[in-house]
Amino acid sequence: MPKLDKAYNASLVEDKWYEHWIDKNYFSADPNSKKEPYTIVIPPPNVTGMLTVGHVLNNTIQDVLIRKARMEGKEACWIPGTDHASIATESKVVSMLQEKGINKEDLTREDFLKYAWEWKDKYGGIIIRQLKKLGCSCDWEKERFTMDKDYTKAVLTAFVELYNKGLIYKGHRLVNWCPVSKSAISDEEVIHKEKNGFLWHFRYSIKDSNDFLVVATTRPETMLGDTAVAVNPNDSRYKNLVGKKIILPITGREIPIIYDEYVDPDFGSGCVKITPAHDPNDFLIAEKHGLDFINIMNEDASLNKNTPKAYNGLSREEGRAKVIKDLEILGLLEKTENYINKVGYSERGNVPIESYLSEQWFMRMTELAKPAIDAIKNDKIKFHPPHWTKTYNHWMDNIKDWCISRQLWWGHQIPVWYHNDDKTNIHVSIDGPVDIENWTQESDVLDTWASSWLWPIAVHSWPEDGDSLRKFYPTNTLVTGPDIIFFWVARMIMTGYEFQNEAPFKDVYFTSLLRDETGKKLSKSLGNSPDPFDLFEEYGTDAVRFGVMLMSPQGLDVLFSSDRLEIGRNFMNKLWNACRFVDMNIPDDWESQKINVDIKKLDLAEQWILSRLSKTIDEYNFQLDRFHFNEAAKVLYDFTWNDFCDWYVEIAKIKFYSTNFKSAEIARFISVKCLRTILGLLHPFSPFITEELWQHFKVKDSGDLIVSKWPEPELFYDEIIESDMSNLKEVITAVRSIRSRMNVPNSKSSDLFVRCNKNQELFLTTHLDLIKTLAKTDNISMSSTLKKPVQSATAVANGMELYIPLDGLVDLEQERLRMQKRVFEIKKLLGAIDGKLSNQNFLERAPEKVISKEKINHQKLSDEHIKLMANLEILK
RNA sequence: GGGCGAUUAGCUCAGUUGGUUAGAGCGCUACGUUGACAUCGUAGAGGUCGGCGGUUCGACUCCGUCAUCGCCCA
Repeated sequence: MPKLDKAYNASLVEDKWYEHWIDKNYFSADPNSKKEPYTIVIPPPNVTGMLTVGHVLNNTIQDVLIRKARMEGKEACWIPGTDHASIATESKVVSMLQEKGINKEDLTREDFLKYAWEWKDKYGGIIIRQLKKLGCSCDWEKERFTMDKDYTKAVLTAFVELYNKGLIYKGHRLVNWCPVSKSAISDEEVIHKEKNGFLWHFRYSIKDSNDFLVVATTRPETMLGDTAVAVNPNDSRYKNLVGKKIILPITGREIPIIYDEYVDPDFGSGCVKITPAHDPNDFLIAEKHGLDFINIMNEDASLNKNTPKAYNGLSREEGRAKVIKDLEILGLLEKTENYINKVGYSERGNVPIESYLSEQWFMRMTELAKPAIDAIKNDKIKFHPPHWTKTYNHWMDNIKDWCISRQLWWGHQIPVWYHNDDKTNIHVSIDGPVDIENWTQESDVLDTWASSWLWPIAVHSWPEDGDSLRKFYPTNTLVTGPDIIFFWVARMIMTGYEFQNEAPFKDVYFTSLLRDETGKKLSKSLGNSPDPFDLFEEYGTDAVRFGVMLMSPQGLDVLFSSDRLEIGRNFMNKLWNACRFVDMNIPDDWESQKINVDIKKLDLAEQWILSRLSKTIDEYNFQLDRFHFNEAAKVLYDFTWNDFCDWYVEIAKIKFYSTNFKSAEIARFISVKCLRTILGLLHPFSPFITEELWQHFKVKDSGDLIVSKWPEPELFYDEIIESDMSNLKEVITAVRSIRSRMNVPNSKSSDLFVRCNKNQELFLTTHLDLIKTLAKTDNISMSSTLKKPVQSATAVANGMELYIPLDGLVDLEQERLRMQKRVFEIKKLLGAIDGKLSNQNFLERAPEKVISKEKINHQKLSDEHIKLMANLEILK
């Protein structure tokens, strides 16, 4: 094996390994395997989607879980796929056609779908290729699309079953209407935005009277569809209007004045215009009072024939302007106020929605929601972080019927047929009636979420009861954004129980929302999302994966900045070089199995690094098990950099360069052992670089890292070892600190005098070579009666007084100030401990462990205090 | 209007069930290219953990309240 290059070149190795993994079939999951399954279904991105930094986060997390499970010996199954995303895709295809000068209205359904499929074939799957670039170890043979033949069958089966159970019905209702897509949309697809607008006050004349009422509205154009004016029955101003009528201006229609508690007397004038066909609240009032419903709009929200002729065909904006102008001319515009109102926007059309009366298909949700509510209550499904259960419960407890029909073409056409002779005669089935020529199929398609809500079961060709479904359902973990908790997560739980009688997953991990440095959500439309490919190019894919994971805490938003990816890049560089260094010090034919190592006989540094290694594995697993990926990354980063590189590798150098062959062999053995573990643990986060490095360190003729065994802790903690090592480090750091303070150049060594007891002397003597090398000292003298050399700098470390003679270099005044500062600190700390130890309540109630810890600490600090005072005395 | 979350070093953030001399990265200061790494090393400065009150022997951590910011739902 050739030695490692000086710097890691990500672009050279990434594709190589991905192809290798695919060739070896490592990603494919076998439904007939005896291994315990571990399954994830990908949140299927829009078929025409592009990879965003959000996807990088989301899919890296899934890959981490899957790769870890695979290494743990489970049958790891990650099912990928894409979503047809009905309305989102259709609106893209429509604008694409518009650019070509083609109007959707001029096309037949078949022609339009041909364009849509062409478009899907052309742009679809971009994101799939991008996910491969990211390194995702999905089972690509199981890739699904929500409009695949099998998948469609599942969607239609669900519809038919629910219809037959009476859970789906057709109704003439007020729905959220998107005038751009000319389709109904669900409540969840309406985005409420605050807008600066106006509140117009109009005068409505009372019939047979010279009086008028003043109504206030933010939507003047809807007055053309008013069918009443309402006041609060308790409003004394309007007590005498019972039975009176209003002459509605412009239209001249007569409409009643009605009384209803709903009206807020403090809003505006206390009179409210009622437009039942265009406002959900007014709709309810109208039903209650038996008012007329006048629809004044066409499907594109222009004004229709139910408005006066002069208004026909005007857009709602033009209509509004004309109403205001006409009323002003009539002298009926009382005043105009500035007003901030909340306007519902269509998520996809990005224009204000209309409340619009139409015939739609609805799903009754209350029954479906019940088992899904229980699943969360009984911890059958756990949310991470758990606080999302509150949001979930709130929505579920107030769940409303779901409008599932869309007046679109791209999607699953609703499997309902109307008899040509009698429209009320309907047929509901997957394949349609036998005499299909006498029937016409419902033209609406289903809401896209009414297909993706079946994802965990439909990817296995449900309703077929195959091996795949049995082995890989339910899944283990769902990783998704909290923004689709209602759209998708809740509804998948419902279908899981409805069709499989089982929760679709055990854990749901909600990812962080990524924002830019100013706090805006990263999105393509805002143009503030960097292209992940540029990032891969600049930092390396592994570095991006690691960096993004490190900066994303569980349950909080992330202020993303590509600068922060440098941490990842630097870490990869550090790892690479640590490996390179160890590699350089390993002979070509060296094999770790040939070294006999008795762990009990290792020296302090070696036992220490193994102890730290074991602890790291434990802590790392702990953090991953609780889905704290950022902390897991941190644990590994800290061990690798601070323990292994900064200390162990520096110590190993001493051994590599010594003439003691045996000790060099052990150092090689320990270094390789650490590196193998680090590479294994890091592999799920950064698969490419670790696989590349693994080839240099793996046991000869053993397999690839991706399928190697997950590192296990060896229960090798040793408190005494850890504390001894920390004492040794403290001495070394104290000497370094003195040297740095006194500006001793690194190339120059110093002498060291230590006043210490016999045990400490023995301890230091054992580790003399370490201290000499790591602290740059030559002659070390130790004794309990040692006198401080004149012109020397002082430090107290672990009860030992360290002196470094520095002729003419020591600024006595500065040294004194430094020591006094420390004395002051110690006094403060001792004061706090004295306070506790003299508190009877503390002594009685605090656990013994805490008390003894305080006492030991007190002892240590007092000792340091005494020594500092003595040394200060000498300086005087 | 209802709900959820956040507030810790100049910046961006960690901080398991209440007990640490409160941590990291970046930035900053000083020194340093000794053959893994300047995408680096060594040493250092920097915080009364948003305010007030409470529970407790003990609060960054638990409770209440207020303030500011963000999100969701009506």
